[in-house]
Amino acid sequence: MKSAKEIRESFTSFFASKGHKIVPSAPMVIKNDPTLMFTNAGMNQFKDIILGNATVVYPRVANSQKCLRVSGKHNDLEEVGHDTYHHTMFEMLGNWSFGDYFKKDAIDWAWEYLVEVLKINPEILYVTVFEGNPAEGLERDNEAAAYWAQYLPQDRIINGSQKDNFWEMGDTGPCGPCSEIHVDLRSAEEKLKVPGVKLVNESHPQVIEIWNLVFMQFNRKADGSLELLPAKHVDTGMGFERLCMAIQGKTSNYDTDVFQPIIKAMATLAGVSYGENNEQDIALRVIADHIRTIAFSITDGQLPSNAKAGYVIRRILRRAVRYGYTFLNQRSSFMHALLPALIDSMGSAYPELEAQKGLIEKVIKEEEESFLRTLETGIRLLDKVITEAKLAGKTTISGKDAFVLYDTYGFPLDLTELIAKENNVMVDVAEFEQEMQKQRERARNAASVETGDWIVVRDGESVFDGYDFAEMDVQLLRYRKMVQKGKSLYQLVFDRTPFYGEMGGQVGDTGYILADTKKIAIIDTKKENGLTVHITLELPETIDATYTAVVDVEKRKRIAANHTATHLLHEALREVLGTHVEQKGSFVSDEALRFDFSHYQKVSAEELKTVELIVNKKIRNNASLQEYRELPVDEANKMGAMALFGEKYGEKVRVIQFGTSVELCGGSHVQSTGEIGMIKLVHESSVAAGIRRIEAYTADKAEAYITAQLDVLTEVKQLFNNPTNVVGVITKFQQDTLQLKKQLDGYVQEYVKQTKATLLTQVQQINGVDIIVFKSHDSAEICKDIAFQFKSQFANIPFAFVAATQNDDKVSVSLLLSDSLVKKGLHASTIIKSIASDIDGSGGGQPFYATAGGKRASGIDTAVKNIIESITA
RNA sequence: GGGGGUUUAGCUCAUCUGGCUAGAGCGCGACACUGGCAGUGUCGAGGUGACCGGUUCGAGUCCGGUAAUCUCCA
Repeated sequence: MKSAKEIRESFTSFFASKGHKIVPSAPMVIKNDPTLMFTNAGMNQFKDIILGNATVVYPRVANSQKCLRVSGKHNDLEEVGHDTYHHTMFEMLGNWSFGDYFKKDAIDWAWEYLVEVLKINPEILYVTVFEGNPAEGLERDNEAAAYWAQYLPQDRIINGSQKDNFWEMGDTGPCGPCSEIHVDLRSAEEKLKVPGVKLVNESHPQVIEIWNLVFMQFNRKADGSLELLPAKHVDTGMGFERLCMAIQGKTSNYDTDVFQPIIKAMATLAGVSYGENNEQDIALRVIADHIRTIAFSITDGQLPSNAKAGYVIRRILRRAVRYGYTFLNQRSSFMHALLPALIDSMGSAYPELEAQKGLIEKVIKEEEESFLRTLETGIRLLDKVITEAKLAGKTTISGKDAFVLYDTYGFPLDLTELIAKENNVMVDVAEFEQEMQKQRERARNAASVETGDWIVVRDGESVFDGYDFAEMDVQLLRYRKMVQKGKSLYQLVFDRTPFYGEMGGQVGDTGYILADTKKIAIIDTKKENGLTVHITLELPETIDATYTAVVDVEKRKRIAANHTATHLLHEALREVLGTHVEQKGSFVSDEALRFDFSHYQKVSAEELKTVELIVNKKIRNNASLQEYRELPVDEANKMGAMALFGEKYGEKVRVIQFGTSVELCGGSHVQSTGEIGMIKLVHESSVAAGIRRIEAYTADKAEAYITAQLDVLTEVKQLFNNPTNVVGVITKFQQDTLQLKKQLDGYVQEYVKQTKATLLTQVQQINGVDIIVFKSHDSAEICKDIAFQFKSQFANIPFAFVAATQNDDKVSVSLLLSDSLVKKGLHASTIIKSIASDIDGSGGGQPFYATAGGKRASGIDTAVKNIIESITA
């Protein structure tokens, strides 16, 4: 029996023998395409070629591509584990022709590979072809059908609908008929009962599509019409896990050697056996699937986080933990322990797993533990909700409560339901769904961006020339209008441009274009599917004129200084901390630079100083830029260039060298390191488990930063009369202050004691109530202090304390009544409110103690008199 | 990008609609009890209530802003 590894290799070597260039899998996480977060099909990395934005390097290409379908159009996440064939991450085997061979070779080779190489019995294969659509003027794909007829009888060539057999990249763009190969894996007995031809495309788990051959021959225009493409392409994709299932004679993808080692490891860990209990099996499948996704995402540089792609990864990890928690009774972290099993089964095809093992384990463990804490908090809150519901005599907890738990505390609905059930209460799921819907609408409304059609002014390719020029004459190729939150923006594409589009962590250039005599500001530049898109607030008046495009050179220089400094920093970090330091992300703007890298602990102050010292030394060495454009990848590797994650397949790369620092990089750099002036590291922090972040300034920003810091120090020193040892002086000040505070506190207490003694000699007895009146300029705090001491002293006798204090033009009157008086029905707050007008103020408080504040000091005596009357009346 | 939550003692968290001088448990210190340990008891230290501003007689509590962090949606 062929192993998964052998099957993968047989595919690539077969297509290599047919003249295909075998390329590596692109990363699963996509950085420069706003429409897509993850690679969801093998063709993603060739999108630029298919859209005509890039030139064809190899007309025939094949590979095995890691794909993820967890968001957007293809979202299989909730299915995964419940059946035997859905996955979040899967491998797609594919071969491509870019304007080279078309239907005949694609069909012949697909057949040859399946039947001759893999020895699949041709009797169990079925194919589908596009049936045509007269409304679109499309005929049945008789061409493909004729080629299939060489191998298959007519009754196993099935017509398919436009939905199943006409592939479109999006609303507009390349499209065409496709032809799928299906395989019937059922037993002979089953086949007798129902013929396979009836089950094709009917979601039968054993009669499945394994290979889709797409023939791109049309271009869908914005008005919905189709035109023939000048260069036709072939794009094929075969699900690797399904193929393994077919070849290895299994009935489930999870029974192949792709997943079994992981399932076995998890089963052992949980003390269960796969295949004995349906719920446990689902959990085991979920975990086996998700650990692959998470581990590969991390190697591709995507860590779990609370936004965007990172958030998707976090959610997947949590889904796995949840299943383990509920069905396999896992109460502590377990996912990280499966990594060795994963490496066993996939490490040889994907060596990056082994290379980054430590990091992956650490990140996963940390995430798991944090989620288990979330669960604990959720359980506590839910207990409260359930108890309250029961006390109120309800048998259902509201969907709103369940939603708050989910939305605010991240506590999953299914766990809420489970725990509720254990407590004999129900959850109003319909209401939960309503709340969820509201949330979705809020987000959708906020994110709504209206994008107009591209309006093509002239044909041509867009060329980036910004490495050599900051200014040049350009012509408009196409433009479109966008409306975002009521603001209109325009996106312009030129035939050539000096503007750098945001990419690889470097922000886009700004500047302007000169149209006739009018300057139009370019407020940002972005990269979209390989095109440099310029963003403006208005359109030039004459669309077909020639403009002068001018980049803001000062800003560009600052960006370049920061970018080059980032390279030097990367190298210095590796020198100081070790070669496990690898870039995990970077952000370079004209303001500052930010560099994320793998490292297992906080970088000490000492290490940071050393790193800064080394970088500054490199800057002063003034190494000049050596730039190699269009360097073949293997030569770049020979130079020791540090390849970063996110590198897309491309035969020619750009290498940037400054002295010993060599990196693959498409960004802007200084001519020699001296231009950077200096670097100042200003912040070191953690972004995730095992990842540290350093923020730094260069050039004039660094100077300004240091100057500002020194200014503060100077100011501080002046405040202390320029001592030689400021720190010592301040420390002493702090100690003194603390001591003085205590001392003052003592004096206040002493004052309170004496004042109390004096006041006790002034007790007036009116109508059986002991009353003390205290007029002073003391603080409200002291009055309160005295009042509360009297309170405990005279709790059981009729007693009242009236304090009036005056500070500047503010007056405050407070009244304390003993418990005994309160019991009689007197209310301090009512009394104080009634006299507040005497001092032009207002007030309130509790029954036994209340205060009023005002501005008329002359009213104090009246106020006191009125209070006494109210008490003694 | 948009919503919601959180931020109070070293740690985990209370303090209902503004008003008992901001509390509890754990931890910490001292002392006492027990033959020792484990332990128990008593007393105590420890707080700019994230930060800035506002409303109010009075703000941890209300309002505005900032920051950090968690979480959901896209």
